[in-house]
Amino acid sequence: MEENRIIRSSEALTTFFIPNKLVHRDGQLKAIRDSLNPVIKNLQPRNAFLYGKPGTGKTCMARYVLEELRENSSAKQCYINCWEAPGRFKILYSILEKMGQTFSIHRKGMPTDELLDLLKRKLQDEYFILVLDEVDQLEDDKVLYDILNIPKTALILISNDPTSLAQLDSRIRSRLASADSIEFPAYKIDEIKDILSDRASWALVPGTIAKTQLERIARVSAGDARLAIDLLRIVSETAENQDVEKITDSLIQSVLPKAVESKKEEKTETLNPYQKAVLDLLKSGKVDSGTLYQKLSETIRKQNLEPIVDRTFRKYMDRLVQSRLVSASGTGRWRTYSIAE
DNA sequence: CCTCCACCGGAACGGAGGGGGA
DNA sequence: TCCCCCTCCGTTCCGGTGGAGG
Repeated sequence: MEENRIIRSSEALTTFFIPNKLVHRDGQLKAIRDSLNPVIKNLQPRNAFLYGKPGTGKTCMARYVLEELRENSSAKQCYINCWEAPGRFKILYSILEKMGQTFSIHRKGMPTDELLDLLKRKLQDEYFILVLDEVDQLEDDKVLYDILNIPKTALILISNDPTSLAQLDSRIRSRLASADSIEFPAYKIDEIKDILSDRASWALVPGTIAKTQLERIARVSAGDARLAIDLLRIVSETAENQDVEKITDSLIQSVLPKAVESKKEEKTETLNPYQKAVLDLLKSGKVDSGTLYQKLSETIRKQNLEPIVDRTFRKYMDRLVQSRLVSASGTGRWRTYSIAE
């Protein structure tokens, strides 16, 4: 078994890695601590809403504070990603599962309300911090109401969309009106560079990557720290596989554009042919819904695809917007679509 | 003010596919 | 293995909406 020459610890190049210090997020860190730290003194913690573009440290920061709290208080805590568990049943089920509840859910189909009772009983009278990540992907917001009604509980809601709270049911919105809103602006290139150099110091053998090379990666990441770290991972792994002693400029030169491209493709490869055709059609600029459907029908004929009805087209568009590949402007019938960003 | 038109989106349905239990 | 149930998906149906044009 040969020793790695570039990568010392690959774990530090993943999104699961929680660094033991967070770079350029002091304000946000203090704000989240202020919301939650009352539990240390056995006081009610406040709800918080973290919003900002992808890769701005929302998730990382929430997990960091949870970790910190685990050491300083006995409060129970749980992290759920709503994209993985979008419904009421699934969320409650995941919470129980992550808190160590073992039960056979399939037996006679357990009603959702029973899950809620189970959770209340499990929490007893203890404080509970629940992080709901990607809360804009939530399908049924009633579950928020359920959880807000559990005493001694605080929610940390995370979203890319600053208006997520405003879209909730009015009863839930009023309960969350007092939540602390914490904005996560995109990182500047220098800040990304600092984050990368911190990660590199954990993950890479010292001296294998130069400051100017980190800066180069930072520049193409457009303020998205997750993308930047991912690019650093791809570059490092390539260097490792090529069995070189250090990362060279020419390696970066050849790998970086391909890596950025493959990251973009990753997002679109789960799409069906119709949605890919829609993305293609939107490349020439924004189009209103009606003409887009007509153009798509034409493409379908040319490519000998099975025709789809207009309702199906609208469902496909919903999903494209939901996954943020396409942005929609205008409401109802006067909506136009364009490529996101 | 009324009707038409084009599009919106919820509800329900049926077929396909997956997973667990007998 | 078969069977049942659940979930997912595209489709059908249809009431709603608001500008255009009489």
